Amino acid sequence: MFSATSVDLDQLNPEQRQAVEHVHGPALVLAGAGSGKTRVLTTRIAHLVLEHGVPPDRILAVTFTNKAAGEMRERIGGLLGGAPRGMWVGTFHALGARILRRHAHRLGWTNEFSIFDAEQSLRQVKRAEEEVDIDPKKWSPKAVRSEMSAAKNSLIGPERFIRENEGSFDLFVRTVSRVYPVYQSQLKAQNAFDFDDLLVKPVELFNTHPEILDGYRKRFAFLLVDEYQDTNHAQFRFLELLAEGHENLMVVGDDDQSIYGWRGADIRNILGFESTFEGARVIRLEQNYRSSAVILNAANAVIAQNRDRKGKTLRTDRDGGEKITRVECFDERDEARWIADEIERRYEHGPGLHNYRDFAILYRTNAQSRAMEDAFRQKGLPYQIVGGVRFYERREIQDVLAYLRLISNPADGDAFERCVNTPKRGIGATSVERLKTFAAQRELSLLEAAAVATESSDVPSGGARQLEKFAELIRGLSARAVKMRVGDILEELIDATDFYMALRDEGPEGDDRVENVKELVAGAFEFDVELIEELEADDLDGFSELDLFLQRVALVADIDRVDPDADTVTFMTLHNAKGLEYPVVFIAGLEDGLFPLSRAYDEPAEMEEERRLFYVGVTRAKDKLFLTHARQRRRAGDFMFGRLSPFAESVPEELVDEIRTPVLNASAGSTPHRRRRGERGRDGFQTDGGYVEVEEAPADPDAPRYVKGERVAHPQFGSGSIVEISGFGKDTKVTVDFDGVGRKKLLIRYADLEKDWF
DNA sequence: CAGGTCGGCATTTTT
DNA sequence: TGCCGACCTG
Repeated sequence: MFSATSVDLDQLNPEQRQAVEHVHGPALVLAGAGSGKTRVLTTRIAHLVLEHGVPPDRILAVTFTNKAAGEMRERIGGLLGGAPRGMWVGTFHALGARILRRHAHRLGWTNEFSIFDAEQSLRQVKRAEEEVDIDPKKWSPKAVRSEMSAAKNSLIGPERFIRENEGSFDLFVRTVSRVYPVYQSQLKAQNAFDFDDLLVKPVELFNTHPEILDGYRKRFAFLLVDEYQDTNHAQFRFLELLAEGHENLMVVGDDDQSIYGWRGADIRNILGFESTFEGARVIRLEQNYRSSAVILNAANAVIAQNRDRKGKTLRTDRDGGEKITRVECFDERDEARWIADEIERRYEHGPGLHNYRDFAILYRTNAQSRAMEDAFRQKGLPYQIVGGVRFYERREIQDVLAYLRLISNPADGDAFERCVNTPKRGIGATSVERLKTFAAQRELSLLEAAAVATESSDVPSGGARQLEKFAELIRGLSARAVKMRVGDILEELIDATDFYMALRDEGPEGDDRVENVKELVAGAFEFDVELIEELEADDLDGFSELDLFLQRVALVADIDRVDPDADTVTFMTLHNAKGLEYPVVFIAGLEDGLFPLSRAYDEPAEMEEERRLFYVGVTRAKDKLFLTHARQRRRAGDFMFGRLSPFAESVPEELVDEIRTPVLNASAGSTPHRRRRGERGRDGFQTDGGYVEVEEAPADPDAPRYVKGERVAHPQFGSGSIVEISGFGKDTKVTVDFDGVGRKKLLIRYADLEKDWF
């Protein structure tokens, strides 16, 4: 069956070998950065299959990204000498979707369900608010959504949420109580799940249908989970249910790399694993095979400052290495240009042989990619950006996808509203509004109502005829979609709607948009092929290719789209860099307030998470690390001035060389707040020399610092407590919940706030 | 109904 | 600074 008959364990160190040879019962592998955990996971699976005769289809492995899932499958295939057919590998979301496809009808959905991404779900929250007469301007759908999401991640459904907050005086929570159940039932009416549901609903399914749970328990005799430190409560519960009985659960993670607390990841899952799963074996991988001693020592020193950790120290056999270079820059453009120059220098002259793909630039916020992009484009250096404006979130892509969603799932009202008048076909807002009322009266979906729109006396007759034509178009495609390749469906609908023409009519960017859609079509044709390679016939379970395509599209992450073969420099956020490694790494924007973000100062736990994020960044580097920071940075049209980040300062001095960019060295005295000609600062004035001298240095370090939860008093609104703090420096804003008055968002420098101790 | 303009607003990280 | 949404006009 497999061309390999055994697994070679000679290359493993003793701890790795222990993990690989572990068979039954719970195990926690604490795997430091670069300690070869992917190798351990893949080798263990091959070992289970070859040495213990476990059929691959009895194994379930959870990875953090789809890309990691693909790589894992491939590597196991290599070790076995044949594809591990029937093994389930994927992200929690993808696995959840796969389970739901098979049993959706048990929960009242059908298996053509749509998956609402963040944007769609946000629109839905807005509709839900309107449904219960809540003003979206007063209660931002974003905030409501994030509260609901937090509840879902903790497996708190609408009923429990309402029950737990009954009688609460917090208006916000009461608002969410009203919206949550409506939002949820509107999703169901549209046969849709949001991202969180993909984790929550499988758990619900297991709880309400023990026989289904039992089936999966029996099927999956071995469970493996990567990046366990980033799991939330729903994911924990999912695993716990599946593992019950055999408890053959191996989790691999690193508490020092937990960086998703803000989206519900619960670090207690990993810290408390041993007490949850009694008798769990704990294996620590502390030998690092990635980084130079210099880089590793820096990383160890940085993370040692965190209190809330299990504690470990990474070792390496490599000694020495190039020192870390800390670069002081004038502003973000100087920073970007300097990095581009440095990469060019190293690419051309070494040391060592380099390709562009050996370099990565990491930053805290996506907005920082812009300056980098400008600099690289100017120099003509090849780069790819992970994240930012996502491909699948582009307007034209979303428009086309809305058609596909509607074709696949006719109940999808969000998709209907999106494409009913795209391209423009004379169905305006009034027609759609009236159609909605009509649909509600007859208890029809929007698409069903559209098909008989002329029967309504309220829908304007011109619009009604167009609506019927539109419904006919969708119906025609729907009927044949099951038998068609996704690429062909796309081509047909693009043709039928004159989609490209409509885009070109939009003007100069129209051509780019056409190119993007063409890329989507090409991707669809490729998908047909991949599907056959990756999934076996029995795993398709009779789902249409269209459903699976839409599922894939909804769940691809930016990082899944990076082309590892392209010889380009990679730009990405530190979050996206997790799990990757590069010979040369630049961490940019190391200024206090940007990294760590100023808001982290409110909460020690948040500060520790920022530090872990920095640790993740440092440990991505194999041979050479640069830390860059700018004296001033333009952010949202304003200047901000940052001191050096405390993170950069926490790297032991003897490991660091400090330099300044030529721009700074040239301006001899290098006054910190001098700007060049033409760059007007708002606190500056024009001098004879053509320079702008800054009068006032930025944030006043002695300004009172406000903390979340603190009580304050305002001359007009009276007393209240701070619920949120945003922005920084001059633009620091606070949201205060004033007693009896409600929430107000205020700019601190104007608000005239006083601390109120009573 | 469609297209344009103006003002307000936010701006952390993502499956 | 740039985007989105609301509003106004043709």
